[in-house]
Amino acid sequence: MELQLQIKMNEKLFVRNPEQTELGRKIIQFSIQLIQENGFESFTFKKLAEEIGSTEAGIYRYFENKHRLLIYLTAWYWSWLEFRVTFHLNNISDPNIKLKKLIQLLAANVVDDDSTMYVNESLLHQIIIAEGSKAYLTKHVSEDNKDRLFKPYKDLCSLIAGIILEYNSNYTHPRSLASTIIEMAHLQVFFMHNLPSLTDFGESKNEQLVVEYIEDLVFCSIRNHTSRRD
Amino acid sequence: MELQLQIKMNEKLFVRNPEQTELGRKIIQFSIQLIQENGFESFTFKKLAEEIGSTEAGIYRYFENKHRLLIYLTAWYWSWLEFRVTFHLNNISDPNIKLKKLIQLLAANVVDDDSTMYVNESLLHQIIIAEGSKAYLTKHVSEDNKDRLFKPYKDLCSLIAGIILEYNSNYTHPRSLASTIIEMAHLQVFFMHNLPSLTDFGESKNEQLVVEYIEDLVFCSIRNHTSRRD
DNA sequence: TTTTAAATGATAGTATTACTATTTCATTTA
DNA sequence: TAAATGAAATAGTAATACTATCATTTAAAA
Repeated sequence: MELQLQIKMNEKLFVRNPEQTELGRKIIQFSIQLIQENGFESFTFKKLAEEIGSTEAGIYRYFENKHRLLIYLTAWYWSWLEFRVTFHLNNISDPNIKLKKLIQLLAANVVDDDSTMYVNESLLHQIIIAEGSKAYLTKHVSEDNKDRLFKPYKDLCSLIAGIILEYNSNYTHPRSLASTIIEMAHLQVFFMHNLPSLTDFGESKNEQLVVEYIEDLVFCSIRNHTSRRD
Repeated sequence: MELQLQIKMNEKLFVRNPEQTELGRKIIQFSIQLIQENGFESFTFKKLAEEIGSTEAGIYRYFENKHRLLIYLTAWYWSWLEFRVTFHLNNISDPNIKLKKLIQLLAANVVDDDSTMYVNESLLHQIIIAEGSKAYLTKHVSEDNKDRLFKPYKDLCSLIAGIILEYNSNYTHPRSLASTIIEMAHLQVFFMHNLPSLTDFGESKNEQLVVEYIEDLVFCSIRNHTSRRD
């Protein structure tokens, strides 16, 4: 059985839907490659066009600018991850196991899963770690948010918050804890590789240690939690 | 008594020390204002020069490029914050109180403290929240790190990690928890104001709720912690 | 099969950004 | 008073971030 995963993307994320044409798919494929290799700052539509064998103007027919393309990629990633999480958590009732699987899915390295041929999920995961927060750290977050560009991120966050409440319905900050889990799963991996003294994982470069740290943080917090204030 | 706080900055952060000349201090003062107002992306040396009444080339004599200026500002902020933390925690022995004061200093709004006339600490704090992570989220983190540009951040992290161990010497991830506290103190505030559904603080826009969340997270975690794994 | 529309490619052009080189002017020091 | 040093202005260049036009290819509809 070979299934093709199609993620329905918000229309406002693009000028023309890149999934529907050969050039569009190439834009996604090669932008992931280029951003991962050289970073978002040095990434330009000119370089991308050269890589693809198209023109700058050609790329602009699909995306308003490179920042919109980054938002598209992050939105795609969060949608894909939510699907993955839902899939892996299917039929599991124990919220304890759910949360552990979830943290694993967030912090562990991603293997390109061939569910889409033009998206390399492993590279995309690395982009999210290093560039993901630049999607919302702008002066126009609020407008972008009104256009629902961050909906996939918020949906994933809600999903996680729900599981936290399943585990302990008295927990007072399910959504903040959910966004903390997501962000820390990425940031601690980034720190481990690039600014290791900000972590306790030294030079081990082992994502599994990040998983353990976050599990520890999360479970200590929600296990011992009652609604009282101390 | 009127004291002038002078922070000794790493020489590699600048081309010429901005603290020592009138133009240099204006660069710091007005870059903080401009970045806070319009965001780091739209900030250029040209605009800054116009604001100051100098020229683009004049700014380049102080800073290699705008990213270096951002690193300078963040380094200054972390140094200032470490001083502030050390000052406020002086003579307190109870690590419980220390941690609470610390979280308060990190997440609560900053009031411009007039310790330096050309740095508006309140605006700078807002810059750190929205732009701070862009200082290290680059392809050249590792080289910048070798030049010790992030030392002030790492020093603050160490300081916090030390207090965590004072509280509970069995805690296994003091440094990761320290960087988590720092980052979340900022990110949850950013989310609260711009993507509120990622938090539990809704439209309250009250930094004190972020303080409570982080306190809760931290103390639950280090209070109940023994070195065993579950 | 023809018609028509959509998508692409090629070319050119503009405004802004990021940065450099050169010269001028002022100040210090010998 | 001359030489050396440093600050600032001027004038550039190369790259970036776009936009516009038009010819051509490709795909869908009649």
